[in-house]
Amino acid sequence: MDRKERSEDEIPVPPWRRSRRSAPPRRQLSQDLIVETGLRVLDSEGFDALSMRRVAQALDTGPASLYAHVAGKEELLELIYERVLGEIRLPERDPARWKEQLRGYALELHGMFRKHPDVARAALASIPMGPSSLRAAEFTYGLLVEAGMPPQEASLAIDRLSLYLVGDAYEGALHVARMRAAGMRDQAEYFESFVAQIVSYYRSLPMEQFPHLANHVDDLTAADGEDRFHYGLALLLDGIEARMPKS
Amino acid sequence: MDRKERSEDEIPVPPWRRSRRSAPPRRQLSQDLIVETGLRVLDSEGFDALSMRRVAQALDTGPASLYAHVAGKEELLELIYERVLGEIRLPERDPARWKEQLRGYALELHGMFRKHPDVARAALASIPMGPSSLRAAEFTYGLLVEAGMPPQEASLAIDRLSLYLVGDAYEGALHVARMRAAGMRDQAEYFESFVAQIVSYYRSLPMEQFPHLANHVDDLTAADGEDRFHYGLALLLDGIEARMPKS
DNA sequence: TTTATAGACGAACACTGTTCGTGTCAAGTA
DNA sequence: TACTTGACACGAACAGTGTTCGTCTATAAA
Repeated sequence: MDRKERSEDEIPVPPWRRSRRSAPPRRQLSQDLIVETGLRVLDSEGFDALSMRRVAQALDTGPASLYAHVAGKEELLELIYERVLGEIRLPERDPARWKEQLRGYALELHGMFRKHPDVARAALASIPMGPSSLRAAEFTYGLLVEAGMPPQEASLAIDRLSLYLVGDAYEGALHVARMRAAGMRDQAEYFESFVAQIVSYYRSLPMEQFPHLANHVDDLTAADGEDRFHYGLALLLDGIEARMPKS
Repeated sequence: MDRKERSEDEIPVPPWRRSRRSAPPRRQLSQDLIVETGLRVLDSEGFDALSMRRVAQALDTGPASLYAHVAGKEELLELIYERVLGEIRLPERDPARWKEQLRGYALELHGMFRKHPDVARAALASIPMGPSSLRAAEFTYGLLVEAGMPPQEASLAIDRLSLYLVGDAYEGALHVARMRAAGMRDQAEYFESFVAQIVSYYRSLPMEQFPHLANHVDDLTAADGEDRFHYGLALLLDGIEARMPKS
């Protein structure tokens, strides 16, 4: 079951033994291997390219083989999300610095989504409750409760913050997908052409019908995704702070 | 290429002309009809059931026939979103009451998403820029600008609010989809069973590892989707208000 | 050595979005 | 009235999808 892959210092099997005939007698699949492969496909080819067949192909087998280790595509996506969620680092909880730590958590998650953009599409398509999700929930929720926020309100606040983080990442992933579909490789190049497109479109709008949009085209396209993310994050954190008792 | 759509003041064909006899000598497809049918399918059978074939079937034709009026599925989804966005009512702008009016807009959109839950999945899957989207953007953006917010910041605020509204609706739509997949019809019944599932799971968690989650199970599941929506909305609006100059 | 079983896998099913080529009808022109 | 033209409905097909079934085999247990 847990036969190791051939490590480099192992003596290779002589090619004349069991060569030709039954070359790969049995592949050894595992859930971890499948999840890892799925994540690799997701990162390199995007969400739309992630299919059971594609994963199986990368493992040099057929799609049916995966179903012994994974219930289906939905579970695979959840497992991939759990997998990357496990990567994020959480500090020791310090309720006195709840705002700073909550922002730190948000930035950590945001950074993860920048490394694995299409995971956001997997994340929003499911309701994950694996160990990594629980770990994150315990951290964030506990932070607010220990800082003195009423438990019910802390639940609401964390729920909203989580929705924002995933939602923002999802939006980013959509742009990555569009970039990929347009055959571009460089993110900056894509962003530039996208903005240019919007600018020219907004400029062509009838001034009397859309005065504000037409007049402030440059203001509307000034901020990039990162700016937008930080603004929304600050909005939420400040709102939470304003509701924190006896701050 | 730039054939105009039928304007409303055009005289309709009298119903007694070409009546009875050759009832459908030729199916009378049109983009509007396709979009309307797509919306009906979306509402009655859900996002996952919406396929070009399904829409074509509802129109008693084959899938290929749709492509003369619609570029593809993606465009169809955008058109459906635009269609329902056109339904929402916007009041006369009154910058002095910007917060109230912005909340009103949010509630209007929220109500629309409750009527057409799966449209949220179509909305988040695209970057809509049709006339209805522009109308909404002009209203909300103009509201903040006229209320005195710097244009660039108003752009950020509206962008974040929009993301929140669609994101929340998307989450709701996922639950509707799960309900449908479970064969349930009643939303309350589904919500109840879903909460019960979470509660029993959280109760089974190791207390020493997840003390907060395990201890506050009831607090975590107290609020329903509507509560959560309003809390997040208040969070954002308050945050925006705090940034409004000389408020 | 025999048996039992976990799991790899080929083939197939019922779908999907989309394209091509054909056919046919309605309007415009001579 | 006869002819041309062009829009468009549509059958068939292609390449892909997630998933299931049944078989077959290689390893572990007896």
